[in-house]
Amino acid sequence: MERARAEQADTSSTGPGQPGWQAEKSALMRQQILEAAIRCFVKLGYARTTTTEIAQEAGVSRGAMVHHFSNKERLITAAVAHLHHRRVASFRDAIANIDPKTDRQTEGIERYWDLLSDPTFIAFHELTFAARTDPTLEAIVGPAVREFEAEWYEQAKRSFPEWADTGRLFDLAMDLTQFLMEGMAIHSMMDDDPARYQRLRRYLINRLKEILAAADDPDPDAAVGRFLADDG
Amino acid sequence: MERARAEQADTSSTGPGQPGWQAEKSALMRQQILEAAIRCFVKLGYARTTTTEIAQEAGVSRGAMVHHFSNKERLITAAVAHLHHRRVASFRDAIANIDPKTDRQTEGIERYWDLLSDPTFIAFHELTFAARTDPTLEAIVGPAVREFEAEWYEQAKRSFPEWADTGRLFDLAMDLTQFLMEGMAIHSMMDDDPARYQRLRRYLINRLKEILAAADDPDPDAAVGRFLADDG
DNA sequence: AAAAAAACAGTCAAATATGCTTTTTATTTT
DNA sequence: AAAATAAAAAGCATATTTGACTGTTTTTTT
Repeated sequence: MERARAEQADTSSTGPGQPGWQAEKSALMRQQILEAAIRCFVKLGYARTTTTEIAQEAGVSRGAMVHHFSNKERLITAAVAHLHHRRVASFRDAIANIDPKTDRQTEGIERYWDLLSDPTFIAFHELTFAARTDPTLEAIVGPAVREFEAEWYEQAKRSFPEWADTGRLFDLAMDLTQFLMEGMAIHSMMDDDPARYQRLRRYLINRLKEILAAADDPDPDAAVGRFLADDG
Repeated sequence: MERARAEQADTSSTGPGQPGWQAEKSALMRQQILEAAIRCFVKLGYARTTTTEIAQEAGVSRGAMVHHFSNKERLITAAVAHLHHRRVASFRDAIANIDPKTDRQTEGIERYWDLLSDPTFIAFHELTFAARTDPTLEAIVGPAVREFEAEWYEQAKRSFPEWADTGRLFDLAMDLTQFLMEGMAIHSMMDDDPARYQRLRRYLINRLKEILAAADDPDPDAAVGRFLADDG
């Protein structure tokens, strides 16, 4: 009767014969399968990721996998949730652990650039893009995308307190960073020219510092206006 | 064998009976099929675009289509070529016909933004992205991508002669524009907030003018250095 | 130790997508 | 007008993918 007791699988010192051992093994297998699914997204793209392929990649039989995830949609849903958590965690980790002795703006940009070329992020981008023409997938991925974006914004605010009360200047800086970095990341997947992207990251960092400096302006609205001037 | 009976009822200048009419009709049908394929890329994505779907979208029978494109690869190849030509043409058209009386930088950015949300460009981006994990498609799409990028660069140089001899400043401006605009375009597909993107385009235009102004600097290398400064 | 439950593996059938072949219809040439 | 050629439609064969079914082993409970 007992449904999988995954929540009490914390005792890693358990071995065969111990109660709860099976549940732990089961949770481990779920993990293995989900990570295999993510590898498949990166390697084959979402559309060509079949359940058979995932099972093979995970090194388990198809039937075994079906036991854990009764159909494809549930597997994909679980994989998206898993991926989302990993993405949020690695982002927090990277940004929160910036060495205070270094130039923190530069470090922030460089660490985020590293993340953008990480399989975790590539897989997520693959899913986001596939969701454009797949309403079912959109319903699964959409919320995670929005959640990450909010997290991104909050984490940046927390880790860069010097930006705290810059209002519209902060939004401008965030949007500039996000869109430019994403545009670069996507392009860099198909074009191997690291110097080109490094140069542009330097440029971005200088722009961010420029925007931050403007926050000390007596009239912040005027400062925003200067960046967005409408005349020649 | 049924004998064909000539029907003499219709003798308009482009109608049946004229030599070469069939060839013309054939070319027209090829066009129809290719455009249907492009619509399918936008609507369904590359992966879920089947030959059956294209035939249906074009309003022709599958057999008829097979007559024109004997297999899927040839159809895709032809569609990519068709799309590439249309993309180059509409880009040239948009940039070359900028009203000299307006602020030309602003016009250039706004026209390019319009193009990025055009189905032609969405379809091409769809193919480019799908090519990441599909070597066969990459072999077809890759050359077109590179050709367009070169065309983009050349056309910008031709239409904005004021940028002519700015060297590395020009490259910086082009990269900034390309990556930021693409990042924005991709994001805007899933997030409906026009004001956000307009604001950032304004910011971009001001940055471009700033870079252009730096070209008048007596020492251009110093000007580049100012934008890419490595220190705080 | 025996029974019950869970985990796992292998196989199969339905659905779908693709490429090929055959048949029918229309157009051009002789 | 008849023969030759081109175009269009329809149907068939093959391969892939998915979801479901059946049987076997392992683990847990009584």
